[in-house]
Amino acid sequence: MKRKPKIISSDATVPKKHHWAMGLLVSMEDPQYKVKEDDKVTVIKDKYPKAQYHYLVIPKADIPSLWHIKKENEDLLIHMHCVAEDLTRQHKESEFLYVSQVVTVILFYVVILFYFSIGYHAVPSMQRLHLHVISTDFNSPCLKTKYHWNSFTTPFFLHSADICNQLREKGELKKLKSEESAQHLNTALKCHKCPTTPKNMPDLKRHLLAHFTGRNNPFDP
DNA sequence: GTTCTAGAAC
DNA sequence: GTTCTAGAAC
Repeated sequence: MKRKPKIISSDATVPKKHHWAMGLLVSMEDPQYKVKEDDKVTVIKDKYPKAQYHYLVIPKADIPSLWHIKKENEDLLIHMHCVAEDLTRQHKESEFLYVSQVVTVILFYVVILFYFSIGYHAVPSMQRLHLHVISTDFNSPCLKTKYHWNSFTTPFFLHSADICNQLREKGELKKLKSEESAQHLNTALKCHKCPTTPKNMPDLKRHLLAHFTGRNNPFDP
């Protein structure tokens, strides 16, 4: 049987080497963005951080996205989660040196629960699996669109702990329907900390800044 | 993923 | 008139 001729370069579905979707692979090699690495993962700063702290934990293995993850990658996802938790610990532990170890551990989980989100986008734009580690101040000039906001604060954001549990319990990850993901991104704006529903992005950003500047102790909502 | 900008919304 | 959103980008 005769083969169909290969489409060579003009096929837009195959990202070229310097296509924007390949940006993470470039950043992984750039000392300006690289934070740390081990034998399995590289941690970089997000080039356009959507909060005060925004890192990406990226496997060195060529895994295109979360939807290519199989049961045998479970250890990798758990490792990525541990690396992510370590990053959040680094930010706060200096402030906790004065308290006992037990209290430090408790505060660490408070920090993770209230001040950092660790997870994956349901529909990633960039090539190569990447785990977002982002502080929930969302105080950044790069946070501009409703899409940005909803990608971190709706079920479009798949929490790493949930993903790890799902893989352990079911042996596979269930992909969100694309209409469902689109719906989450188009949801009306809502504050992640209180019932406020800002009317537009500038309104949301003013509201977030009020939370951010009014936050004088770690238990203030 | 971002940038740019037309035109909608105010 | 100005602010804001949303769609094209070869």
